[in-house]
Amino acid sequence: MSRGTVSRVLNGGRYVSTAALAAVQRAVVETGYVANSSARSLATSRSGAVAFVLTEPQERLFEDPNFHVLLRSCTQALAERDLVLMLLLAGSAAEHQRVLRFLRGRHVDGMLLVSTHLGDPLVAEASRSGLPVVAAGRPLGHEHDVRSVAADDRGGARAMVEHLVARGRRRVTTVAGPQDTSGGVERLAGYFDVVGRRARAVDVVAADGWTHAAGERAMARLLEQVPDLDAVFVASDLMASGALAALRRAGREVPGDVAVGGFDDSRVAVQVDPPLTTVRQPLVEVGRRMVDLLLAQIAGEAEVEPAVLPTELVVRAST
Amino acid sequence: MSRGTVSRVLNGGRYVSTAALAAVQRAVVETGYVANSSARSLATSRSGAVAFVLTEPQERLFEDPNFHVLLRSCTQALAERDLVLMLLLAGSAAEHQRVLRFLRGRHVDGMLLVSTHLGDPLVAEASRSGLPVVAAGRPLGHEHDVRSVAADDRGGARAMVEHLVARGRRRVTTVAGPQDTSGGVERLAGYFDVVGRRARAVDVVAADGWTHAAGERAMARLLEQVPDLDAVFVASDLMASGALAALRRAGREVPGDVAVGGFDDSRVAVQVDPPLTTVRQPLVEVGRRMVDLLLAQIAGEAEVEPAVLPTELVVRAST
DNA sequence: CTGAAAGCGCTTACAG
DNA sequence: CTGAAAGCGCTTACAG
Repeated sequence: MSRGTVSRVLNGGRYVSTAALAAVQRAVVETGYVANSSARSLATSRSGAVAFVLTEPQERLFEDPNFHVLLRSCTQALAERDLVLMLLLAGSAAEHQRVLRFLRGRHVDGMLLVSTHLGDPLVAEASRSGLPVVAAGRPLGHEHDVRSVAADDRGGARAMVEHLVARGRRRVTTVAGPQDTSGGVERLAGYFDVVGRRARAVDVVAADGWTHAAGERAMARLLEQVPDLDAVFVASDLMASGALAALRRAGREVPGDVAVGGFDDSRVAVQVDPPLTTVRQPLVEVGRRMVDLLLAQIAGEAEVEPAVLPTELVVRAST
Repeated sequence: MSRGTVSRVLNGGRYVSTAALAAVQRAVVETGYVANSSARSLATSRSGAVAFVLTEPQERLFEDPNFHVLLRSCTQALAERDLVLMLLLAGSAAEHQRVLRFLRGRHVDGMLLVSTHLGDPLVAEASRSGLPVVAAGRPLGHEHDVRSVAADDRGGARAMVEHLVARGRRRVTTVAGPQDTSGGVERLAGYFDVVGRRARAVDVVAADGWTHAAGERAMARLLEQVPDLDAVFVASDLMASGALAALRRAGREVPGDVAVGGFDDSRVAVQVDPPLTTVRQPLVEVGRRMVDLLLAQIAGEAEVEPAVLPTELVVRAST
């Protein structure tokens, strides 16, 4: 039996007689044969791998549970299609170069871009490279070059701020996320959607990172600027856990003195005291959709609209 | 100029004249040439990739910061050697099969095994496969087949329990980790090293997972069994955060009524209230060493002793 | 349906 | 030092 026939069986069994098919399948099971992946890649010019590129300084990967949910969700969605995920870190300039060389070496069939920042050169280069790319969250400045999947950040933020107002809070402030990310920008826009003309500059502090520590710092500053605040919408649960620490240190009761709303519904939301009212972001679904869009693009399907997935308000004890 | 010469330049520049070397290097820069990785892999029978295999049900990857530190550390150490990390999940039986097929397809040059459990069939199969393997933590039941890197769990636990005793605590109990993992077993052994003959069965509760929730449940049980306990060593920071929640619910002050010691010195240790006294585990170093050992094994170096890295007691407000 | 053959893009002894 | 050639292990038109 020829190599060709075996190969045809392994690749779907088209144009193979039932007898040959059965014989090959038996032999495969008996010998435990598995095709060499490099040879297959070379012949098909498909690597069977997808890059998961994290363009973020160290700090955040260590801290933010959101990344891990996304990472797992993408890994799993890819595995279901017999694809594998390669984890690439692109925090520093050197790592950056490595990533680019990697893409040029056709090491992967596509690229999942996570946590892009305004002005991030990797986004432009990825889009220029012609390699299929899908970003998590709209890549600021490249909204039209790069396909993306995101939660409805703005709508979610709006729901949260409306909730705080409905609870009878008078001075609703916000700890915004870094404004060089679409999540940071959109969630702040949602805040303004509700607060509207009443908004005062001092009611808003943008954190200098998505971390617990940055949330704590921003909250401390907000308390200085607006000592009589009675509510704060914090743009992520992790930052909100920092805000809770700052409030506790300032002797403010939550939710008695200050209502605190988060965003993400990540596991930290239920690990802090009191558990956070937050906005659920369907991150597992985001990961799956990213993989769907990427595969469609790899398969040659043209234009795909950016996907925006709905969020949901989750009320707990902090508001 | 022949393909062979170019290839020689790209692979170290041995046996190439200075002129040819310079010419090729210039051309490479100008054209942005990068060797096709599949072709190279096929020729060298090296994939340039290493599998990071997580044999753990979903829950834990989502929760435990330790994994992410290890994941990042390994990714980075590999990248420095121009290797890439493939993330494989092997929680379910189906994923399991996929991983094995993957290894047989020579998709990777080696395997980093994380979070192995007693009786985990993947460990045996990995060891049998002949592929270079390094495990994080001693793989129970395969201590001699599989190379490993671990922190000094037992010594660290001992230091913590000694610390609790030195603080004048009379009834030092422990929430142990699951006893099908080496970390769980070793840390409990360290507890017994100190408590020795005074140990009572009711003073020990093994959690049914390394999670916040499992820690909370175990602590609640411990409080029922030993209402007058005044100290508890919890085998991980994440579980300790759950224990703090249980203690708070039971109206016990920490450290006033009960001293709480954790293990890991992960970021949750400083995010909880009060910040945890804990045992620092050099996880970044563990990741680096795993990669070192794996590369040595890939390079054909024989027997390597299991590495055990020192831990350090970190005293904070919880004891 | 099946086999022989070309080709995927590299690396690496082998002569020279 | 350098080029020609074989070979890595697959897939896939192409005849038959």
